[in-house]
Amino acid sequence: MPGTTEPSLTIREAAARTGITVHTLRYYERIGLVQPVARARSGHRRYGEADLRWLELLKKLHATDMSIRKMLEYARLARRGDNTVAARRALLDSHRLDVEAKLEKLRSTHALIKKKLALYDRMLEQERAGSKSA
Amino acid sequence: MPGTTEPSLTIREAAARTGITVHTLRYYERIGLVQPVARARSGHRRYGEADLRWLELLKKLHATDMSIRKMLEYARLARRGDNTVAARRALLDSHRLDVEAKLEKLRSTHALIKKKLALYDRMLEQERAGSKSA
DNA sequence: CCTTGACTTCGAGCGCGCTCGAAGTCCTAG
DNA sequence: CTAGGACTTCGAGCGCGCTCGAAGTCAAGG
Repeated sequence: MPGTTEPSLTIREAAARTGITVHTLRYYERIGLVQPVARARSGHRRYGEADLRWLELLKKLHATDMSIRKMLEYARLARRGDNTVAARRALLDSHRLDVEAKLEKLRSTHALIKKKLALYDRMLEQERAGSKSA
Repeated sequence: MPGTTEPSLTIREAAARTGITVHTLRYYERIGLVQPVARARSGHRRYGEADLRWLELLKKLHATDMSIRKMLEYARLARRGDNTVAARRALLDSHRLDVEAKLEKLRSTHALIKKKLALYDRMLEQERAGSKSA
């Protein structure tokens, strides 16, 4: 298999490469977000390329503020294979709507903050003017 | 005092007007986000106009995703009076930076999701093409 | 053989922002 | 006088997403 390697990275190394802590890597496996990782004879985890790719995907989904619950659903579909592509697309699309709603809210939030800041600036300006004339 | 009324609203009424639950109103008072509200002789809370205005402000800050911790700080400054305007402005401005960072992250997130969706669409297109030729 | 240290599992704890339940008080209506 | 209902306090619980600690196992080095 070209482009594939035996699972060989320790959990520390996988953590270093993905930027996910070892605690969180175990946690993700525990809750089923990651399929059981290969083990050395010692019982220690060994991460391979496929694991890293999956973790990178999770990182991206997580970076989009997708909840663990949704990621679990996504993982479940991904494991069930290619005939779930439409379902995965639907999941992602519903997530897109969530993100767009958040964006909209955050934008109005931002406008509100800027308005309030301008208000403060006017108050401070008046203070300065007051102290000058006093 | 024009524009001012005796505190007269029950906690239920205050909740109805602000859209904050009675549980949360008591919680906010408990943690010091709201100053102790006036009481009827029965010991029941009575909310006045000033309370409602403060709650509306809190709602706005909260709507901007400001943490309770920061809102507490803000409340502390507000209670200390007008010579804290600059400090409040600074607090709000630091919050603005937080919000802008979130916005930026969410925007790139959104772009990422759209890219992934497009990828799924191409996969589904191929699937359709495959089944047509099969 | 013994120590070191990286790993293992399991369950508990944490920080946030509520949310709820129990038990008690007070007012009003019948 | 009694029942109902709206309120009170206090402390516990919850859902999320980790984060940590304890106790045990295993491989390598001195």
